[in-house]
Amino acid sequence: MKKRYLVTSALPYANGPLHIGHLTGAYLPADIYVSYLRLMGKDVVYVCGSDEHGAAITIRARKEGVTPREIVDKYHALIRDSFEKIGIAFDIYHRTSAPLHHQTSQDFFRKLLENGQFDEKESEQYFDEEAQQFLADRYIIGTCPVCANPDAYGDQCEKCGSTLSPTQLINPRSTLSGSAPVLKPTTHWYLKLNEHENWLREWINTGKADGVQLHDPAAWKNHVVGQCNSWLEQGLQPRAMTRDLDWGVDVPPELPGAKGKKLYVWLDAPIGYISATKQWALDNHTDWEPYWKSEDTALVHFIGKDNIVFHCLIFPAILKAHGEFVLPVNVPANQFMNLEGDKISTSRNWAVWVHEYLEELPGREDELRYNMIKNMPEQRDSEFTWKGFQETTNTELVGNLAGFLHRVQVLVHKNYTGVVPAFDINREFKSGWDAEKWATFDTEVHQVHLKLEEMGREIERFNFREALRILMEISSAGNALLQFNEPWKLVNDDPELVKVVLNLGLQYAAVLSVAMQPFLPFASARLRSMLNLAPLAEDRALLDIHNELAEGNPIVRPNHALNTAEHLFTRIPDELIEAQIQKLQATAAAGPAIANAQAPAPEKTAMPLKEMIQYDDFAKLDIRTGTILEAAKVEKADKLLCLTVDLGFEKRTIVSGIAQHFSPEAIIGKQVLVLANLAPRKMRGIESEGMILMAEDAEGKLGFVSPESGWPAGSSVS
RNA sequence: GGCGCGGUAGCUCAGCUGGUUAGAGCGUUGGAUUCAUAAUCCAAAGGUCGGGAGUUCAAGUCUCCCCCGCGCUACCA
Repeated sequence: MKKRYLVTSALPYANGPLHIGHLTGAYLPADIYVSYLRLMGKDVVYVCGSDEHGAAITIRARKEGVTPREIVDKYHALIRDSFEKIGIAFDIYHRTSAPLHHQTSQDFFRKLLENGQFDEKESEQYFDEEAQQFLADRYIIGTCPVCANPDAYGDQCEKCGSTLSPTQLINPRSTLSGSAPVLKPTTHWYLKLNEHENWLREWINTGKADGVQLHDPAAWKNHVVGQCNSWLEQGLQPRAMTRDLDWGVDVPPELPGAKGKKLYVWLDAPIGYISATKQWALDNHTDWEPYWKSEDTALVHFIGKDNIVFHCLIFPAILKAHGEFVLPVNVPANQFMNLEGDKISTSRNWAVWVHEYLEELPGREDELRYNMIKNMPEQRDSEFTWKGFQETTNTELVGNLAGFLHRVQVLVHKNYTGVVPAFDINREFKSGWDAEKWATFDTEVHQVHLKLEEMGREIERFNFREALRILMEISSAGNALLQFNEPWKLVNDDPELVKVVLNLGLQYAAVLSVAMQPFLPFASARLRSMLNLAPLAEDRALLDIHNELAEGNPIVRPNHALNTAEHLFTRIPDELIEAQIQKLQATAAAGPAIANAQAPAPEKTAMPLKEMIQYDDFAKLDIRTGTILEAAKVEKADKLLCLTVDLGFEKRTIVSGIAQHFSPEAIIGKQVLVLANLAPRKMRGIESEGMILMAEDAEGKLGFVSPESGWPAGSSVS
């Protein structure tokens, strides 16, 4: 057992609101884990903050005609507010635009440089000559080579999700000026990731680094280890840690060539965990360093699966390269949550936004949390449906949990004027855990204790769904206890039985008020108040209960007076659910403009005209008519067809990236236009001797450009 | 195309290093009960564990092939 814990949740990117996928992926599991540790009296710090740098934010700012600062301020506030209202209890929610973070990141960068971790390398990057600046990947838009979406970004196509590099884009254009960018050399600092490959491989697979056992690899999730190994297999490459950008953390200015360069967001974001911890320590007049640099600290990163490689390979490499920092003991990445059968998508506005949920279903924070936990994508992608949300809320939270708590309190109010009854410790009654068995107060308390321990073990293993299920077993046992012993029938005939049963029922309620806190913090507080118990202090409450239960002691003492009982949860009516489903369908149909009401509708982007050329430029092209004689799929390539084209005077082999648009059989005999004097180029081992000219529509569909049918092959085109 | 992770009851998911009649919650059906918000409790039905072959005394659990989903990655002149 480690002495202290530092827990992080992925920094949300401050250019949009939070949705349920974020919540269930990286924030709820961490929040449960942390709450539990606090209740067990552990030394734990839970940090997070907004990730406020990077090109996507500056682009958004340009689009909306505001400054990047205004964008991040807006979303930082919105996100922080959503977290707070849904009960995610960070020790600090920081932001990467804070001066402390800039300074921390720069110091980190200097240290890496000092340790010889960087290579300076020159590369060709797109440069906008009108705007006189290098273009970040995100600043370049072009046609996606995968799905032909005409508005793919230089790093990613949002339509098909492919990861791209700017040079892969067809017809790249700058979002700054609309002009076609040119390649120009620029210098960047590259982290020598390749030199870290070997120890990372050992560390991931055995948990050992430098011969020291740091964690148990069997405790890591399959998909996490699997994806890391998938990367390690392919070999790690040096990775640029700086960018030509104007919004971010400056490369330490004393370095030659630092001008105009910023740290790569993916470098500065995880360092945000460190600066957040520093700020927390300042605020609390304590030392941050033990939480990052001491062997007996357990560092745990909660993230979504899209972040695995960064948190399991690149950031650990950075931490180790620095030399003073601990490595994470686990990175319990979750998979993705789907919504009503489809992927959650910001651009298609297929999402449930947390801030909207909070407004539209006020007071139902825990209902959402419960469903998010119950359907948490721990081992595979999972599914959220509004119908399922309603069903589990009404049956499990309202029926089972709130039902039990209410009936036990009502019975105590009715029979003992709301005062916890004293009872005979030796009195036997029917066990709520097994209808066949007789029990005493002690044996039943022991059962609950076992359940609590079981629940804790599951939380420590990041099995939050299972932990939640065990929590609910306590409630079910409470219901069964009442059911089997029927106190409402026996108040007069067997008052001693009723006393012990209702007392025990109240003990269950008290235990639940603590044990449910990590999952259902709002309901926990409401229940504590109904039971007239003090609000839960920061720490130890669960540990104390463990100790009491281990001794067979009651949690609430006889003669303790309860407050008024109310329903802990209320049913969700059909109308509410139907309204949400309709809203989802409607906004999705309306497109992204609604989710971001302030954002202007995206202007229709006609492909901007390229730079003016002279006739001579055109005359260089030798375009001929041709006929496709043969066509076949290229082995081991999804998008390539290998064509034999008859140009009349000769036959050419041409490789063309149209396999996803046309089947080989369908295009044999097709008349086409061929760029015949293009320098040959090898693709997938086949020499391509020309290029087929294709037309492309707004949707990215491709079509052949053909002469009139029957036109002789080899004719020139001008 | 390569790599990784998944494919288990109507639905959502557990099943660790192979070992008795494959589990849970919800849903369904039948019964009990009425203190409790159309609540609760009990019971039952329901699965050839994606398909096929193999290893083994024994496979959901190991090996190989194939199919499907998700993710990463290559090919795009």
